[in-house]
Amino acid sequence: MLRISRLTDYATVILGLLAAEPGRLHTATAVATRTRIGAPTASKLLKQLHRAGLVTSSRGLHGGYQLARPAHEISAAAILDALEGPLALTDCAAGHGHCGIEETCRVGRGWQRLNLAIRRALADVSLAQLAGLDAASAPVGPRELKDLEFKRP
Amino acid sequence: MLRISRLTDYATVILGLLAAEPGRLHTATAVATRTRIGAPTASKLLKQLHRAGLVTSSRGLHGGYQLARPAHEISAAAILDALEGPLALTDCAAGHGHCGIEETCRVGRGWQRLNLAIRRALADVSLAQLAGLDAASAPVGPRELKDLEFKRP
DNA sequence: GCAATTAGTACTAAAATGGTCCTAATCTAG
DNA sequence: CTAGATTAGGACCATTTTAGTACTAATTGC
Repeated sequence: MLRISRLTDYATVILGLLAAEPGRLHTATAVATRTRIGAPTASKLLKQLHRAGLVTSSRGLHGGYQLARPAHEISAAAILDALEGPLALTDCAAGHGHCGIEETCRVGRGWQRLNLAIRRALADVSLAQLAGLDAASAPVGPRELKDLEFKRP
Repeated sequence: MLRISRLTDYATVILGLLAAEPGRLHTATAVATRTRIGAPTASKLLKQLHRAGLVTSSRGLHGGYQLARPAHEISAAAILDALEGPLALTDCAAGHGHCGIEETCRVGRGWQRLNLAIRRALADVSLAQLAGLDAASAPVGPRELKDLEFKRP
């Protein structure tokens, strides 16, 4: 149910690495080897993150990438937006509006509320929390963990 | 960002229709014409919903489909699970466990927390609310609506 | 028995995804 | 000022996923 793309996942891994060692420049190849992501792919992702303003870059010899802001000022929503664009849960919510019948749109309204709830959840989590760097992110307790066990059909 | 599949969307439309007229049998073709979904597709979706236990069916002449439970006892999470399976936000969360490096898994933990938050949101919304049939579902206010306007890049 | 209806499965076309490669631009060190 | 390292951008291809269709079997009521 409801997956993010693998590239987005990779991107958070990369950002997590940058967040763990802030203030330093990391070359694309260094990031690739340390994360075990393919070099061209890592490079492509870093470019995308740069275009989205989440990392800054320096070209030339001894160049590299770096977080543009502190890790606790980057939200999961910002990462998702950077990689996958501001797409909505449903086609309908993206604003075309030629659904079939009234029922469709009733449901559409409902999806939009859910969409909003999910957006809030994503906006409330920072990269620092995602990467486990923030002291304020309490470790996940057993109560929560039990819900996380998904069994494949 | 973060889309559900179109078929899942269709399925909610279909369920919304069934929820609007409970206690009656609806044939697959009737559902298809009223929702303007292709007949084979609607039929396929109804079969899936039946297999998942969300609707009951009667075969033969004058047969059809019907909600298995009242609309307020069917959660959005149940619908998602029925159509897309209990897949997680990330591959990593599905339990294979051979991610690249430690950072990966740190991030993985973070995604799982988000996953849980999203699951809660989905479990808290019923089909009745999705379809706008429940009196308890307050209309979406202007404050919330403004966040819903996504512009395409 | 016949007609309407669901059940199951297999197949095909189209689209998104993930990944690679190539070329240009830019910077630093010597 | 030149050479090497490095990012920037875009084109391209292979694979997988998604969506839709078609066909056949099973079931029920009249």
